[in-house]
Amino acid sequence: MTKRPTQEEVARIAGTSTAVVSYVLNNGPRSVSEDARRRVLAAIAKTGYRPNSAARALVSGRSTVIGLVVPDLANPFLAQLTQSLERELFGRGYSLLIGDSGDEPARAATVVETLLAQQVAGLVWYSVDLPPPLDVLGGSALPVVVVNDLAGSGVTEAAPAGRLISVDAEEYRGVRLATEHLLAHGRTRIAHLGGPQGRLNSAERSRGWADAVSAAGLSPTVRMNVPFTQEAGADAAGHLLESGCDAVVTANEMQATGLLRGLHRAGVRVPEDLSVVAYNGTPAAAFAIPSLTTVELQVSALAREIADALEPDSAVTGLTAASELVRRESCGCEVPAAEADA
Amino acid sequence: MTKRPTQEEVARIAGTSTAVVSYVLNNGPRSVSEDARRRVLAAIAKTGYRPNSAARALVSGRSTVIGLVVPDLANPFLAQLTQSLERELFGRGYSLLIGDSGDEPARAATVVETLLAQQVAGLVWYSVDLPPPLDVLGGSALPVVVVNDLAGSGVTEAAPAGRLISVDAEEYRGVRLATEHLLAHGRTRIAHLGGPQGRLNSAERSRGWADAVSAAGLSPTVRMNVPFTQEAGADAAGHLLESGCDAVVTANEMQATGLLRGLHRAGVRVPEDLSVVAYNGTPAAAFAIPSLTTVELQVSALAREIADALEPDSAVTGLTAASELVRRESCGCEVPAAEADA
DNA sequence: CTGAAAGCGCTAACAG
DNA sequence: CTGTTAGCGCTTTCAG
Repeated sequence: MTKRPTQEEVARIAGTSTAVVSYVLNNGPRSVSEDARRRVLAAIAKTGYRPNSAARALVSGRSTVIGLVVPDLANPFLAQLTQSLERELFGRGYSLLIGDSGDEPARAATVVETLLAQQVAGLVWYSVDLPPPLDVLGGSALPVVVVNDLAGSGVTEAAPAGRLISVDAEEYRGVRLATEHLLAHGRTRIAHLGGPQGRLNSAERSRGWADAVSAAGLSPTVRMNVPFTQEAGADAAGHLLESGCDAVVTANEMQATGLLRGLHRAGVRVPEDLSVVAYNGTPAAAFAIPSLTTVELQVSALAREIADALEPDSAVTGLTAASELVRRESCGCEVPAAEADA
Repeated sequence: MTKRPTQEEVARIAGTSTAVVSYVLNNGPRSVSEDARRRVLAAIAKTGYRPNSAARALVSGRSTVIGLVVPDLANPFLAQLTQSLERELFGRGYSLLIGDSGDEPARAATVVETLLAQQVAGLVWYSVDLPPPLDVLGGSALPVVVVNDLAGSGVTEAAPAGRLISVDAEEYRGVRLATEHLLAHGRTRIAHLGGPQGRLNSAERSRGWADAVSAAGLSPTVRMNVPFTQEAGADAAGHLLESGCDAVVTANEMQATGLLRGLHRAGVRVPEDLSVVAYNGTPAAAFAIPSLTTVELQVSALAREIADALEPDSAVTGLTAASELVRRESCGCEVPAAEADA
């Protein structure tokens, strides 16, 4: 039941004042003699002292905690993003507080409020439809990263108190890329399994599909709007097949793996009878049956850039997240056996 | 750039003292007249006041943040657990700080230290091999939930300063259950795809398999120890097939879906030629091809119990997490088409 | 280069 | 029932 050592104890042992301990700890704002620094460090080691971040946050008004709000932590893509961010942030001395908005505006607002009450030093908001509740952010001048900032969301124009970093995930481009790949495979009746109706998120992705199809001189085939779940993907198989399409671009990986399952049950061969490409793939796509061709976001790189942008001295206001097409079996690409599971 | 309102402002507007505001906020420890309470509440609403949790944590020595340490956030099972815990905790006014130990002791220690520095009110530790670094916990008298406490880990006996809540996930029983189900299907050469060698985690699961096989009067077939990844599962297919087994019990779902992929490539039919059951399944198992029979932990219930146990006034010291066998296609159970994707 | 001291916003005695 | 007040541990002026 020993109390944790405080700065004062460290100072006493080091034969100095708490101010000096603080200077050593933070490398400033004043400089410290080599001798004093050594004594302080020794005292810290001896006592096992660790700064109390609550006290630090209170006095400085800034914590070392970053808040992350995602719509669904169980979604592998978002779990991966969360993991990458956690890794990156921990390496820089920050911790990650997570909030699952459940894709509901009301809950999202509560979550943001809760995170703000924790004095987070920054916020990462994965946007599905709504911009982050900037009103809740009030005057807090903290950096907010809006991943997947949506055209027309008006976020960028909102001119909030804090620094706003907009991450363009190029969803339009990503889905378009996927669609064009199917076109390159000679598919002409490309359907689209899109996300929930009315979501800017979904709309953006769907637009990529529609434009690619039009640009190829084809007329859009069927388009469905369903939740971002495996179940919805599986259920969509029937309708998609009736439409007579020869390929499907899905708005996320969960829909695609669900669809693969639905097609399998219907006895449809992929990619022979129908080819499939998913947007926002994860490494798990390599293990789908057949392995799933996806457009994959470069998550680690993005996490690093986000962490950079969150640093207090950063002046970054915008980022573009790179995606790339990962060719596997479901689109019809021949995949050498050796690379199939890579 | 407006500063956030403080308790003092609220008190001023309500025409009372900060103490009364505090009493209203915390429902105690003193009672407040109905009239004063109303005025305080009005002032809070008017100013949009939110308590500063850093200050609260500092003075009370207790925050409303719970720390969670898992070995791999990208693992769907753990992502699901994280999500459930987040949901449960948020509903009670707590936030969740996550730490990904990457299954490395060194990193785990750092993560725990970081979380403790944040003055977490409790810790949830998902144990793979090592017990949580109790030494790091020092004298902090905070509740620590060890999910999947491992027999012989010595955690329970460590008598730490805080309250220790041991969650028995019954891994032995779960894997045994899975194995017995395969036995019930008439399989006699049941192999085991286990987790990394030397992990208590893996050992416990493997023991369940070995005992079930022995109890049936059969001699254990092959057993492999590989990482908890899809890739490892896929790579194991060849060796498993050579062993001539007619069924496989895997130690987690990722290994199983990887294995399914490997078997598919090898042209092996599941469950006809080989049946498969996985431990620690998630809802995603329903969408594997074939759908995967698993032993599934009742995550939501567990999350609720963990949250209960974490409450400061709880006296719980142990929990048992219930698992159940979820029959799907991969084991050989006939699954009515209508329920196949349920 | 260093020490003393003033708070950060809040809780919880302690007096009324 | 309510106001006053003493810190919680730390950062950072402001004097030395």
